[in-house]
Amino acid sequence: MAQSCTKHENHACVVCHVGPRSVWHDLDETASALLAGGRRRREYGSGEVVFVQGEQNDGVHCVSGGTVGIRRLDDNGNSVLLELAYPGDTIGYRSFLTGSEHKTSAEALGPSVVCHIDRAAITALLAGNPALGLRFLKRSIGELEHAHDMMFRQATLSNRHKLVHLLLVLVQRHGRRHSNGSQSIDLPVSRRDLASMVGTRHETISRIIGRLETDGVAHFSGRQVTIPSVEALAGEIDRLISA
Amino acid sequence: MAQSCTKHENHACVVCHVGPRSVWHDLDETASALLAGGRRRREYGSGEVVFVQGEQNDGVHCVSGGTVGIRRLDDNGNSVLLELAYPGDTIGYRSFLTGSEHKTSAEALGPSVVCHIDRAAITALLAGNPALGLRFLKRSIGELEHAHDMMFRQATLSNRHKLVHLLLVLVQRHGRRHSNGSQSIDLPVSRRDLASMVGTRHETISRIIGRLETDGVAHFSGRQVTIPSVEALAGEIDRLISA
DNA sequence: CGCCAGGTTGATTTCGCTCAAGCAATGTGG
DNA sequence: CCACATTGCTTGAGCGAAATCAACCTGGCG
Repeated sequence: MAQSCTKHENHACVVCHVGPRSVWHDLDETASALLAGGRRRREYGSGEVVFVQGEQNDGVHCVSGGTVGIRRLDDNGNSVLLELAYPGDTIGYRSFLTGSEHKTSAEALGPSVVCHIDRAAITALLAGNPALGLRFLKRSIGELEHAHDMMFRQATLSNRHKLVHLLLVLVQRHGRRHSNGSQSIDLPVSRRDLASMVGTRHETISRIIGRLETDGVAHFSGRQVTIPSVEALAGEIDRLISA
Repeated sequence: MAQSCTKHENHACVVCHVGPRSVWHDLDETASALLAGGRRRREYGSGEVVFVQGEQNDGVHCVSGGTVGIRRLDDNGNSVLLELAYPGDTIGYRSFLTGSEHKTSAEALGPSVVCHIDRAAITALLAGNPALGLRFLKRSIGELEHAHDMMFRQATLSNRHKLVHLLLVLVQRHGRRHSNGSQSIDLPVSRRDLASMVGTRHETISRIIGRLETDGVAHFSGRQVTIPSVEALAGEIDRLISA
């Protein structure tokens, strides 16, 4: 579990520097100084927007606490939550590196802390640290693998299986283990967003949730989900793979 | 349109060096020599595999002629065609850079020419040319944007609209303009693969094709597609966006 | 208190999946 | 050259799933 830095408000954000997920860890002194100078920390309330699709890029952001949703919109009001970013993740780096406007929006899905690193600082950092570019490359490749997995699932799994898979992913990051072996999640997203992630309508998500309830594999109450046996839930998908 | 290098069989592959799509263009002399030494050209017949999912990576490949399909498989025999690679595209670089086994398979979708660049050569090239890493980064980012677009469409468009969109993409690269304004495509893929790209079953693709025929917006005959008016076809999707 | 956003539920229709049959093109071995 | 299998595609019937449209509920919140 990555550490939030809400306890270090007065200090430099540790997560962005040393978090193993972060591209910024393990920089030399001059680079660290450069980073410290160009970074500005800010707290976001639930629903607050970090950057907006279409807006011109003005540097990158690094999540240091909370959860940030990356969303794509179209002119018809359709909204798809493409991915979730957690402490240590750098976001908005794609439009920075390609010098284009933001292709997605980012918003805090709960109280969050996000640092902004300005254009000049990163440009200087990249010029002085070739390794930094490679780390961005690895991160980008990781996201690409993730997207390919997603595309594959979208094409092969049923809606129910896709929702189950999503729950299994969320439980890893947001799950609280209970004494009796069950786990609970505080969903960071609305039903509509769940629906967009599964690729269906929110009414359908409601109904699938109903079926999961009657099957006893998950219990939903608002954004609270309790899963009696994560193994049983995972079995729904593994069965497909091993069958 | 990118040039195939089938006419330069005895020479070094030009596309890989100077193609604007290629990450290898515009290298200095020593780098070019390094590249020339580590590269081996090979022709592939239709259906021949370039590399196989699960196999250990042994360098990268650069498409220099034809079309190569990037495919993901699972244990149940499900197959999804994730993307198409064209002359100038470098493939298999992700597993190379992350030092892992191939996460996808690549196969020639028609007579193709693909160069292989061995491990040692790229490692040396990357070490000596920081710019090369950045080019891989940009390419990776481009693929990621593409994957996000795909995810968005999968979640918002109907199967018919997804197929129409796919046809519009294919016509750009494979289309032959006819004198009366219509365009023809030689589809590089089977109906099953079309289905996997749209995220549905091949029977459904057959039926959608039937409807496109009766609506007169496209005519299918085997892998030959004729589109009387690409604009009319594009209108099916634009209507959604502007509506 | 009324309003509103988010969520659930219901009724209806459309759509897509499954299973199954049929068909054309291709290849193969006798 | 033919019988035969194979592969890729199409078509049909039946059924289950999901989209749509609509009503309604619930918990904030001005």
